[in-house]
Amino acid sequence: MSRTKKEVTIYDIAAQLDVSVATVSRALRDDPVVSVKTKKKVFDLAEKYGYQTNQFARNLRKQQTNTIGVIIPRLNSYFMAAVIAGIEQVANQAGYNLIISQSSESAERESINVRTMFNNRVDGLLVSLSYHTNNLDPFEKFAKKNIPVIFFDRTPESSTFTNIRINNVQAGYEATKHLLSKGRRRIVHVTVSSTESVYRERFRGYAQALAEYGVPLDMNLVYLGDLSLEAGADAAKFIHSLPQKADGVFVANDNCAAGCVIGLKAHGLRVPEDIAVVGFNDDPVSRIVEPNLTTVHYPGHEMGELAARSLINHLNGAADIMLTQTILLRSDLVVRESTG
Amino acid sequence: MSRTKKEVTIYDIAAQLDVSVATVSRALRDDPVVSVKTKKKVFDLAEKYGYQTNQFARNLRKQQTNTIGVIIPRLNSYFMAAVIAGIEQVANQAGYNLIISQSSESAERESINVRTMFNNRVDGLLVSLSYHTNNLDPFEKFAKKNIPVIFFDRTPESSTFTNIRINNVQAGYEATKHLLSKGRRRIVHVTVSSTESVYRERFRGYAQALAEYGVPLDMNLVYLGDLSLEAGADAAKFIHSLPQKADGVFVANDNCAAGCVIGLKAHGLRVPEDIAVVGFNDDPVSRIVEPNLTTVHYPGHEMGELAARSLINHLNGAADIMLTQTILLRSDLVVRESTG
DNA sequence: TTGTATGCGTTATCAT
DNA sequence: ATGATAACGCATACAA
Repeated sequence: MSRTKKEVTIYDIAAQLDVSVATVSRALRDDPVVSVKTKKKVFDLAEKYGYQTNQFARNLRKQQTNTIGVIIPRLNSYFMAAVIAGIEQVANQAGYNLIISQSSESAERESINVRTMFNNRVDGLLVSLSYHTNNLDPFEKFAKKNIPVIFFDRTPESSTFTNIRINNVQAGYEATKHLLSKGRRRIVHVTVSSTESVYRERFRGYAQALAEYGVPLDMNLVYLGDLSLEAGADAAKFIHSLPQKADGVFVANDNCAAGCVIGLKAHGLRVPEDIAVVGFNDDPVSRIVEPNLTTVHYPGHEMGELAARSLINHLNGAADIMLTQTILLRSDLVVRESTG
Repeated sequence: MSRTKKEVTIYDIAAQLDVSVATVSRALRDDPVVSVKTKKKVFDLAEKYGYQTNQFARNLRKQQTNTIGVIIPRLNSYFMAAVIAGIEQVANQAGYNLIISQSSESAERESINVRTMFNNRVDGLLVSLSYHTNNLDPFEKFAKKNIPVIFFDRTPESSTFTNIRINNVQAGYEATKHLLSKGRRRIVHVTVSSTESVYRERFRGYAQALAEYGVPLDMNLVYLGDLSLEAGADAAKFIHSLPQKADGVFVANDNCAAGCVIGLKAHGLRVPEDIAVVGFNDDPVSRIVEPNLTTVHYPGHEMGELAARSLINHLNGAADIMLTQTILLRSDLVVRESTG
């Protein structure tokens, strides 16, 4: 339990070398003001002693924590895991630590998490919003103290914070247009009732594509759930019960789309012959469900890397992220069997 | 970029209340030695000022970091995400931070990660080993300094560290026995060539069950891959090419099992009529692939909670985890359509 | 180029 | 029950 063994400090090195701790401190950080000779001596001895800088002393002194806070809705999708992996990679490499917490899609828990992060004095925050976040007040404390906040993927509709995301309107538009191009005209949209912009934008894209093809938007064809596997099954039931048969579905995520495909088949509908299905995310399940899902692919790992890199560059003063309003990543429609 | 606004410290409170910082410090930590009256005054003012203890000063002083290191092979399975979520929940609640890093199934990267954790002076380590870890030397530094290390799920074959896992021999035994009880006799086992014990134990269980039914172990029926979706497809090809038809498969994880089922079907084999399949993990894909997979369920979230809780209790001195060699969690066979 | 001295915010020891 | 003060290890303003 005890952490007794004494650590070696710059004092030890200074004493051994008969120089001041200031010199050692400077040498260790490669301060150009220190002579090459002294630096070498210091480095060598530090190496020999296995010296490690004490981050806490340094943080205390510098008034910053070298820690990045990450708040996500849930760590339960392949996509989110990929994003986190990307963040982790960049942060680790840059010597930053990560505090990760989950809002579980609750605006309230999100708000608590934000406060915790604040109290932990994170240097910056990376956030993907919950379904139900309807105001950004909790983040204002960060803004007031000039602590950078970057939203990724699930970004707010409008704010002064930096966003990293894809063009969800366009992605939704392309997904729907693909169905239309296959001759489908009664297209159901399965999504979530969310205050958060991502799903609203996908819906907008859906509506735009319909409009372009002269298909009137019918809100009776929009099914709201929580986008879970089970919600997909419910959506299938809904579709099956429709008085006028639908011939296409655009589901706002793959998990739910997979549940929907399975449900549709259970109801005796053939995919894609009777009804074509498009998902979103290019989750591995899209290649397991039969038929494989046509879906929108976008780069989770890269998004994570980019978010972390942007934040860290900003913290290092290498770039001012606050000047950047939005970074858009590209997304692609991947066509598979579920749309024939 | 600047973090200018001055934080309120115990000095501010002390000055305002005309008591010493020592008293404030004690009061804030609810030290029984401080009078109730003083305590109340301190609490109230701290509340009013929005005082937050500076963790770095505290860490510096107490020589501990309040940080737990987590090393996992990959954040790419539902199971692992669940474990992490469990760890995060407990750690966050106990005021511990998490540093998470991934070994990507490489013993070398794992070793580097261990060193990084050590240099970051984590208070304790939670580890799930890579496929290829064949010695525990990197962890010896921790042992030497009495920094607790707990292995979970992918635990070492034998060591003095604490392990949290399921009985993989038994789980493998039950999975295989289930196939045998369905009358299957030529049972393929798909697993990974790993130095790490989990998969070897599952194999042992497989062998045990066969022995119990008087079925000779045939190493030609053991297929080695990396347990990915693609490896599942390869395994299916292997099974299809078998001179003597197999009638059962036990795959060491669900992802791979799903790939295998799809591959088998592509080769014209009916599941479960021609060949029954059992997976492992109860991953969501097990309920998406058709037919749904019979699989071994075990509690990832609980495992994460338990690992974190054990570590933190140990750190708090509430329990000495080092006395505990192994904690076994229960696992259950979930029977679904893939075994008829 | 190097050294001196001080502060960062807590906790712990020793007095009172 | 409370106070004074010395660490904890590092970074920096200022001096030399």
